Amino acid sequence: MGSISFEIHDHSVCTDKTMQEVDAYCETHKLQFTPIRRKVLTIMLEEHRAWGAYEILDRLRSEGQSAQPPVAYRALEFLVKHRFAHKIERLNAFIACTHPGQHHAPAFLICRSCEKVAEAHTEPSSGELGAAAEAIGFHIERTVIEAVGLCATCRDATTQ
Amino acid sequence: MGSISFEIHDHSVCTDKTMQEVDAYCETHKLQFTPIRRKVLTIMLEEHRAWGAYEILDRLRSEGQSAQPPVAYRALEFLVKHRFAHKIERLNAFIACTHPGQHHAPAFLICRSCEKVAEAHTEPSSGELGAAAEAIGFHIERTVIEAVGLCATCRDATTQ
DNA sequence: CCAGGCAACGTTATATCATTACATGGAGCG
DNA sequence: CGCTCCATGTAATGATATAACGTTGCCTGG
Repeated sequence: MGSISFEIHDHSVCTDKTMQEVDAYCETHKLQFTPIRRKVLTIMLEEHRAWGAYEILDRLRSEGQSAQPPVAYRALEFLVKHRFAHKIERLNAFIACTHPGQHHAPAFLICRSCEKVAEAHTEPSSGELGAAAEAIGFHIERTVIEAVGLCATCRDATTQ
Repeated sequence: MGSISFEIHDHSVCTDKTMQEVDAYCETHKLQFTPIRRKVLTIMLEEHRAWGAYEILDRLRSEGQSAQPPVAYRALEFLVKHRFAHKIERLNAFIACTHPGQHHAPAFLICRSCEKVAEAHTEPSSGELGAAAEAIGFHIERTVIEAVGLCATCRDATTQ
C-alpha cells in the first residue's frame, strides 16, 4: 500500500532505491537516462507530492540548467512514457513513481491539506470500472484513478 | 449503465429529460438557473462528449452572447457545483451530467476515437480505491475515475 | 420609498499549463 | 568523412484558467 507517503520515514531509501531501479531499467532497455532526465527525476523524488512543470523548470534554472518549457516537458514525457513518473490529471502536475519498471495501473490518494500523494494500485479490468466497460464492450487502454481528500495525519490535526 | 452515449438513440429525449430535471431541481433548491447557465448546459447537451471552456465560449459568441472567459467558467462552476455537469480532468473539458440531481461518484469511459464519453457509476467507498484509502486512514472527499480507450463501435470499425 | 446587501454578469488583464517549430550538437555507423 | 538519429537550446505561441474590479438588478428591512 502507498501509505508511506503520508508517514514519517527514511526518505533517502525511497530516493536511492528508485534511482537504482531506474538506472537498471534504462540499462536493460537501452534507454538514455541523460543528465536532464536524471535531474528532473531527482527533483521530483525530493517529496512525495506532485510537481508542476514550471516548478521543476524553476528548480532546473536555480541549478544553472538552461530551461525553457520544452526542457521540462520533454524530460517529463520520457519519464511518464517509461513509467518512472506519472501525471496527476487533477493537479496538472507530475509525481515520481514509487516502484518504476513494473507495468501497472496506478491510483492516487491526494491529500488536499499537506499535498502529499500516495500511489496505490488497481486491477483495471476488475472492479466496477472494468465491469462497466465490459458490459458495453468498451476497451480500456488507460485509467485515471485519483482520490482527493485528507490523509490520516491531516485529518487528526483538524479534529485535534 | 452509460452505454447509451456510444449508441444511436433519440437524443432529444436525453436533452429534454435533463433540462426538465435541472429545472425541477433548481426550483426545489432555490437555485438561479439563469439564461447563461441554461445556454451553456444546452450547448453541452448537444452531444455526449466533453466540451472545452473556450469551445463553449465560441458557441456563446456565435449566439450573440457577450463572452469573455469568466462567463463560461462561472456558468461551468455553477453547473459542476450542483452536479449538472462534470469536469473530465483528463481532457480539461466539461460534460453534461446524464442524471442530474442525484448525488453520485461518477466514472467516465472516454473513447479516444469518436470522443464520446459515457458516464458510469462507482461506489467510492467500496472497490479497490476505497479499500486502499481505508487501510491507511485516508478520507476520500472526491474521486476522479476516468478510462480512455475505444468504444465498441470504434473498435469494430478498426478491426473491420 | 430607499438604503444596504447580495448574487449574477461585463470586462480587462494576467496567470498557469503546454506545444510548435526550427536550429544545434554529439554519438554511432557504413 | 558523411549520414542518420536522438537529445537539447531557444523563440514564439497556443490553450486553459483566474484575479480583480465595476455594474446591474433584485430582495428586504427600516
